[in-house]
Amino acid sequence: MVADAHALAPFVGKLKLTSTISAKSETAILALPHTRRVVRQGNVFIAEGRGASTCCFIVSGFACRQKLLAHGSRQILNLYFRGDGVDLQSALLPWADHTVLALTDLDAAFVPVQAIRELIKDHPEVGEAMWREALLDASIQREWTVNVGRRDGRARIAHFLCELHYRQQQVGLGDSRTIELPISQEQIGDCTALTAVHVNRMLSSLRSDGVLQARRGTCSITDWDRLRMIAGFDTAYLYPPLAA
Amino acid sequence: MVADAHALAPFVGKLKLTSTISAKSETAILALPHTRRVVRQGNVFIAEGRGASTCCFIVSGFACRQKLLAHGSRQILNLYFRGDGVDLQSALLPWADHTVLALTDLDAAFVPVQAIRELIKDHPEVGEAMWREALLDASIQREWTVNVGRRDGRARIAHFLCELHYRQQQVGLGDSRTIELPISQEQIGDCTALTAVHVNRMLSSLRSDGVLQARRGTCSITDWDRLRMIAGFDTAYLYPPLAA
DNA sequence: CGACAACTTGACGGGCGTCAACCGGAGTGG
DNA sequence: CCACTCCGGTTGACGCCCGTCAAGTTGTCG
Repeated sequence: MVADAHALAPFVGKLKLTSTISAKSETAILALPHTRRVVRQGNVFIAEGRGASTCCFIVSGFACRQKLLAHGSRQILNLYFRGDGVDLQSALLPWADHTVLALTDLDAAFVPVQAIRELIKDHPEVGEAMWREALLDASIQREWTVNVGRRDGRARIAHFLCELHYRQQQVGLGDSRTIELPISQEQIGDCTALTAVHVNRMLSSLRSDGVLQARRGTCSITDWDRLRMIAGFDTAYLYPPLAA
Repeated sequence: MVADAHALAPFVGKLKLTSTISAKSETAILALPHTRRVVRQGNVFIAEGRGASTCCFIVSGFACRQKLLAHGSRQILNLYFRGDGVDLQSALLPWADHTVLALTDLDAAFVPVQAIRELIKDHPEVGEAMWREALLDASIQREWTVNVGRRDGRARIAHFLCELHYRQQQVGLGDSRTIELPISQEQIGDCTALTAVHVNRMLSSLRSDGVLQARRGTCSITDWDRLRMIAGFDTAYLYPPLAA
């Protein structure tokens, strides 16, 4: 993994995908006070029901939002990686409705909420970009609702992989036919509301159809058109930059 | 239905539930240029893939966001009613990732996107309140993902009803034991990712357990504690006002 | 009173969950 | 270098929740 010169640079890069960021705004973001540290795999760094005094910006590694139910089952709500600002919402809401935890070791920058609020106040352009980012996050959440609600197991996993590939391409992870997937089949199941066993069956099915190959930590797509068709994948909800 | 003196008053009321709105800001919101009109049941007023030049604020009636899949099935993503500002996101995103349609006849105010953008610019406090509103919407979306992903049919419908009741209470719809539910069982199914037949069975089950009664257009809850327990309902994700 | 939509109920089947056994690679300790 | 352990992946058997199909009932509106 490349050691980034600046821990907030990937985040700025992400914002620029959907918003215009002036040089002045960029400087202001990079000037945010922050501490950069490693979060160990399995660590919860935002806990459901509690407020947060810092926001987190991921440089490398994987994190997820999740909710646990009384019965013991869990639903993963989204995955986050390089460039993602996790829980900017902490700046505006009094507590978190969900948990955020590290799925792998994480290299991340933590910024005090107060500094974010001041940044937004002094640079409305940045506030708008962050707001837009939150709307994109919500759009992804809607698609996940559709995914678990209305697609069968096979299509569900295919769609999950398509989205992941697209989002990783945007921030320079994986390559044109590879997805970084450093999570277990059980965790894929918690993303797609399936059991680990059924995830395994569906992955086998996709594999034997020659659509993909899965190794530890990565997934190679061998037939993109097929996968997209199985998934019914359309990038519109990810708001691809018009000037691409 | 009460004829509101001002079409945007319910929206201001909704904002005040989670944000502090100064008298000056309130005046500015109410001064927004708008046209008030009735949208007929079944009308699509925001179409997937297209941009919108106006935002919609509901005074009375029910609307929903939805997505259609290639196979023909649909997922309803959220319901909207009195006080809800539908698709403020149109002000920040170039197109809609979903469709919004009227489930009943709607009394609503339409405000030009441009006017919203100017309002936000001149009154950052309002921008923040709207941003917070968007975050709350996203929180609800997460819970819907959990609902269709991890609860069985009975709990799913129970949770759907609990949320609806809570949100309606907040804006003065229904009463302490009544939910306004002017939608068909098929539409409830599209909200909960079930078929109309199964919705019917689960409602029957809840009815025969003495938890609720359902009539055309309304639903009476006869045993709230029971329903909440079946649903595993916790209001935290709806961010109840602290000063209640 | 006829038409139509929505609700209701029953029979049947399939997708996915559950349980359980086995395999395979990575790390650990002797 | 080889046992041992452990976690995750793999595969099969079986069962249930919910989808599907179909028929019948109710309610509303003309």
